[in-house]
Amino acid sequence: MAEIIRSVKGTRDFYPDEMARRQWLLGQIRETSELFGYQYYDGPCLESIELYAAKSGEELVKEQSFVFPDRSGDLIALRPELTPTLARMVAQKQNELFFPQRWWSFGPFWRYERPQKGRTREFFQWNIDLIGADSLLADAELIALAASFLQRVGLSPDQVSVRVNHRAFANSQLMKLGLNPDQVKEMLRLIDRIDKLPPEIWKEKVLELGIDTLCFEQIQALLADLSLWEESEQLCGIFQHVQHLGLGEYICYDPSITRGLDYYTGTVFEVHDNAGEFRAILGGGHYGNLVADVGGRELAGVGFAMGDVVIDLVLQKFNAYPQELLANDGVFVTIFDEELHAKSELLAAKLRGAGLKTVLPVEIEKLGKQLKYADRVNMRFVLVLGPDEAKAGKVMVKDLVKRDQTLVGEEDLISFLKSAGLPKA
RNA sequence: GUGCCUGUAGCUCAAUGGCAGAGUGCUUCACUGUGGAUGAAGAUGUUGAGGGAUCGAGACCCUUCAGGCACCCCA
Repeated sequence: MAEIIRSVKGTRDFYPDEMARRQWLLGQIRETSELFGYQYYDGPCLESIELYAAKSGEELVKEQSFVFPDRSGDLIALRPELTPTLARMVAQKQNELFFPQRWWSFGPFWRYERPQKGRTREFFQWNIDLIGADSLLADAELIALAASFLQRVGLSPDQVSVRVNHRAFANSQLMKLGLNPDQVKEMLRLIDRIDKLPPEIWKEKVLELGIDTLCFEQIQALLADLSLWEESEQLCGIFQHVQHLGLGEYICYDPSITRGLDYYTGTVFEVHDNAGEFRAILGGGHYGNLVADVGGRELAGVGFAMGDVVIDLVLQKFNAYPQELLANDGVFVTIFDEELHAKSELLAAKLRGAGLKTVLPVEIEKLGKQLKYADRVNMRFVLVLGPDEAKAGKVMVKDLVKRDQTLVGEEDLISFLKSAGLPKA
């Protein structure tokens, strides 16, 4: 046998089981987004490299994007993120759009990275943005929306939380300690990495910025002070609004959240599992100027992105996927023999006509085998139409879940099946 | 891109440098009008791939591919 050609590194195959989970997740995302009045949109998967050169510029495009020349030689990138596309789409229609706009999207993205747990080269991402709003209420809405999603999929505040910080607030705290703007910027990046580096190494890197020991200790004190947020008018406001929206249990202040992306200027937040087992589930924040880099006028907004990979791991870990994903909701019409074959086909057609999920064998096998197959493909009912039933004008309806069977008259069959809850919504 | 760990049946894993195995799953039968259970029988491998040292390699060495973990970066 020839060797099976391997799939591309970092990509995933979605067999029916995985596809069912993906579809369920998309459903939760759609329902959450629409519940808050957000509209579905999408951009192209292919973008000119210049779109990213303007903004993301850094490592994301240079090192981590799939880039290739098209037949005319132009450099094309498989989109590594959606924000630049969003910025372009908004800038193109800036004069005709009214604000704020509430938009959400779900689609594939590609990053040329080393695959590991929670990270693949091809992944799906939920993007959601409130564009053209520059208020605490906007920030609070997105945080509440994230929390609402967590609640909807059945993740509790004990398991996951939205960790919130504020860039400008963190900046001002560091400025107060006498750091210059360059040091502040570098310091925020280091704070972001504090959990990943051993304490000695981390201290070493801080001191390399030209920060003295006294100042280092003051920074440590800031990071240890979990009620520091009370000094921030913005954070106080956001926490209060999210509280009013009924989702306060999910949020907390976390001074180590700073976000790597430069365009965040205000509130920043990430969702993590509380045990710290997985990487960030979702991340986002407030940006002061979305569209300037692609040629538009200044426009603020707030948004976040969630990849499908980590949330899938978390949902599996906490058994949050519903059992009904593998629900038994179909009808299997057995074929007794050649003679009764046509009768079974007529019955199947009738059931399909009534909107019931109906499977008919494509080979006539022993009844035991047909039953076993019906069981394995998660059918709910098996219909047996043998000589006895045919003579009596009835059908034997076998319930694979309840493990019993009932003789039902042909004319009552559809109402019988529907009263048992078929078809599923 | 950097460092470390791991690749044996579809899956989970055994096997002092000396005949490649178990569990599970799969197929068939016991069961010629009834699924999961039980019992019996059966099939399945270039030990990820390529090279090397050795009388002899699944094991040791080199290369490569894939996966995992940490860094980098980020969803």
